[in-house]
Amino acid sequence: MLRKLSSPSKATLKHREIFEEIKKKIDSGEWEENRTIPTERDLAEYYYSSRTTIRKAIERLKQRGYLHSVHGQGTFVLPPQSREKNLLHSLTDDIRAKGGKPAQKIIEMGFTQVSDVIRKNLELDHETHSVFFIKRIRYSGSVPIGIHSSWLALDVNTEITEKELLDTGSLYTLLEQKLGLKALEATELISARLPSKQEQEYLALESNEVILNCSRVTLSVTRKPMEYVEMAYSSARYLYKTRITKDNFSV
Amino acid sequence: MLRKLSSPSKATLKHREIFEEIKKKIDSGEWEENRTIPTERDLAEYYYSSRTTIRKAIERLKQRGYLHSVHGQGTFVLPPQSREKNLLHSLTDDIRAKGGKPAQKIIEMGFTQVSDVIRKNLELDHETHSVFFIKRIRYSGSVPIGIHSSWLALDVNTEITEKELLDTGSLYTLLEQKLGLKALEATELISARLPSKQEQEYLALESNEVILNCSRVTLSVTRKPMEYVEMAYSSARYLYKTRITKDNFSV
DNA sequence: TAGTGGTCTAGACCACACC
DNA sequence: GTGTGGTCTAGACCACTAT
Repeated sequence: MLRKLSSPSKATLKHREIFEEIKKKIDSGEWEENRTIPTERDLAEYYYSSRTTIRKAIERLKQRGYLHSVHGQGTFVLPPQSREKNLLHSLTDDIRAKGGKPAQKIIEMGFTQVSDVIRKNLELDHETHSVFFIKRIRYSGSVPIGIHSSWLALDVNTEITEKELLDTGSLYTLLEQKLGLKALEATELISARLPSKQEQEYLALESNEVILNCSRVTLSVTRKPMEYVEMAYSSARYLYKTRITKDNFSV
Repeated sequence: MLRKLSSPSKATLKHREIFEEIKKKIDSGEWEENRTIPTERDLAEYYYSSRTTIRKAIERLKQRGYLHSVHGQGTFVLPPQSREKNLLHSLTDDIRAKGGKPAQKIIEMGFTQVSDVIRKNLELDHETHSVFFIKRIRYSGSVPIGIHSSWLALDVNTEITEKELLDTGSLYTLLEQKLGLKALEATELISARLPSKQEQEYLALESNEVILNCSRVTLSVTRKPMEYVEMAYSSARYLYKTRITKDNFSV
């Protein structure tokens, strides 16, 4: 089952294709954990490509905790618990991964005045006076997990409707599909604090629960801030998990 | 001022050298922000190297928020606030970066019984009954920031002394210098909770402050868990900051 | 000694941006 | 067009791990 070469157009990148195929073999269990995968030279031959391209695909899988190379020995499949993403967190995906059913209730939605905090975080000029605001409660099934307040640097003509958001489920998916806004990177600040009265109510907090607060500025592929979001989570129902890697260079 | 070639021994990797030199030019301001750096082809010629090697160095600097490339235009220097590390957080460095003087007080230190939580996190076998435990309060100047409780998978013969830790300042530096234990990656779980009586005392917490709790399992370069640490921070004096990037592939 | 991953080269062609 | 970064190749040599 040798790979056929795809046309050299932009649609499919070779290292990306190979990345996906290897990932599939690991996810499916065809390549078992703690065992070596074929050598880089063999893979290059198998996929009609060069070692450089194979190495690029493998490099990605290492970053994601799928593989691990030992000089002189080979490249090993890591156990599933290593496979953490430190990509942009999506609560929708998080809840699904834990077997829950993501749901949400929209509390508020529409254009609103720009405050100083928002202007600073979204790097707005002084001509911009309104941003799109969405406040919603996120649930896993019927259990409230957190409150998300998003401010989006949208043009005043481009409205998002409640129906669209509820149908799509994920705000990022909607922004990408409808407006072509793709997230590139984000900076997150995580802190802890006591809940407000409103938060206690919305999240049905027990008396000993506090708020895990995460505020994020998301940059689009053009490196303009596209979103500022404050996420207030119930400390008992949400954990922030992240995987930190030292890359090959800093060793 | 062309670069002389270093010997092809292991001591200096070419792309690493180039990475450092470019980083230096950006840090020093010689290459100004929002302006382009020389083209990859020019850099390759300048450093007597190939484009591939230059690209590897630039890739690293992009991951760290130093540079940003636009297809067809060039590679730009990003403003300093983009330059966040999502490497292993070192509180010593964090405090220094904010102009504080890192200090610490050791509360407890020595070998201790292995509990179930520790056994699980450090993946210890049933023959291992003791681990090295360090509990210390971390300060910026005289202000307490957090309490660190570390459990280290050390051999019973390899003791760490209080003096060594205080002299070195950073536990990671000490582990690397004394025992050759190098950290490769870590998984962190961040949560929020109310403080215990002891924490209130140690951290001199105000009544409205809570605890930002971070627990981390650190893997060494051999991918064995080398450390489990619980970090309890004053919510008013510590923020957890992280930068999340989508790499080129997932766009 | 044979086989592995790690580094590096010199070149090719493509896609994109600016003139 | 010309010049830029993005992808890919085919090969070389090195360093490490087994046997």
